[in-house]
Amino acid sequence: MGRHKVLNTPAIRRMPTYLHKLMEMHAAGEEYASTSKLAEYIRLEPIVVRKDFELTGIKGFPGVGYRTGELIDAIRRYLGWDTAHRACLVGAGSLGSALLGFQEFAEYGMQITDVFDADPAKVGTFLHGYPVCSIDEMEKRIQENMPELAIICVSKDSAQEVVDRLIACGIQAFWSFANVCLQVPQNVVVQREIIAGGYALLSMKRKQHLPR
Amino acid sequence: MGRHKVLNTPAIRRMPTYLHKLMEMHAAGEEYASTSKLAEYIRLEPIVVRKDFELTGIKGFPGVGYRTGELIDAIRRYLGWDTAHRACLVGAGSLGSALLGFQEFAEYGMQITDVFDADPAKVGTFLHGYPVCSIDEMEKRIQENMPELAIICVSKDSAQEVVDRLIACGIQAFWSFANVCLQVPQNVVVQREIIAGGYALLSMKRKQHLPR
DNA sequence: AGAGCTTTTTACCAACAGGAACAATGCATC
DNA sequence: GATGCATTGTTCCTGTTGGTAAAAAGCTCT
Repeated sequence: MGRHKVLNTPAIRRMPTYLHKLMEMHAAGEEYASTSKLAEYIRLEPIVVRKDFELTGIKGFPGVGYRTGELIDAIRRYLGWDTAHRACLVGAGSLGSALLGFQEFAEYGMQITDVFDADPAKVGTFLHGYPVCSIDEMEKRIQENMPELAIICVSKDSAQEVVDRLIACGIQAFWSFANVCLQVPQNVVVQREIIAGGYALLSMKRKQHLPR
Repeated sequence: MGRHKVLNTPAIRRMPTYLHKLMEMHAAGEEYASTSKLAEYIRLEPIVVRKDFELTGIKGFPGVGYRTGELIDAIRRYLGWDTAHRACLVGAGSLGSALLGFQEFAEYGMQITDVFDADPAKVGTFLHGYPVCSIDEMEKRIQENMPELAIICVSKDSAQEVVDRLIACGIQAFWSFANVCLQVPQNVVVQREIIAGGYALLSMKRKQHLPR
């Protein structure tokens, strides 16, 4: 894998799903959650869910399940989502707009400090309540607000340049939706989302399971 | 895993990345591609890339690499992207708009037949050239155009209902961006995208690699 | 109180993905 | 033509992940 290998990657990817469902259950007043029920909902083996929960260090109650509230806290702590993280978003296109519209991010402890775009027509407008700033002010505003990470929603052609500028500002973590592999120094962490990857999987699922 | 287990999942997820880069190289006139160069760009081990390519059944040339054109065809064939696939998209919000804007999908053999939305204000407008239809016409238009799959970009609250209706129309494959686990019968394939999963991974990468 | 059911816990196992080592191949250069 | 370099192909190994089985724990209902 890349330079930043992470253990239990599949489990970590599943965590937000657990978290979301658990928060729904918690809000509905359900005090306990069992891995069997959760597994049935998410459609995987109960043991997998149990092992995932074990990673967070929480203990369950045999015959009953896990305390919903405690479990939520444990997952959040495990992911580091129990403290707020400041992020800026670059590229106020439809994808950027979609991300800003996710209410879940607030639940996950993410706090948007700035939204930047290069298009003068967009600068000054608001997106889901966030003011869009010119990318020319990027360096200045980042020094003021000091976000810990940047969400990259610009086109693949400008992504590398934008990232270089952000690295120069001291940003060391990137969540990129651009269709390029960003070249960054050792100390910088990148998570690249490959939208088409999911479609590739769907195509293969269809190929393997429909014609039987 | 779910009911539709697929072998070589990680490799399949990487395929679109190879494909995209290779098409760039091909367009630039590069006739051969070596796994070492590709691996360096994508930042993984060359052997992984070679093994991935092996899955597609292609043969390379020692000392030179793989023929770019052949490799592109092989990957496309492997994913089933060498033939066109019709898809409809439900939910013309910012996320739906972002997806419709991906030119890559055309490259990947996806062809959008219809775009549906429940909001009367959106019906009749155009999104990246696609006319937005009322969700009331969904059943009728799907019977006419017979898409093979549906892309779900509606809110998590209406996703299940929309999917139920689509299944009744005969759709057997879903690519869902809604934050719920869809409950579907055995013969229906679902690929669920979990946006927050990537952020969870980024959080853990930061946790593990920054404070060393 | 006791039987039965559900669930966690623990230990163990199987399968897969990632990676190392080495042989084989073919181009380029001298 | 021979040597060196870059790359693929092959074999084997290791660590991770997913999954099984059995034991322990606790609730519920009779």
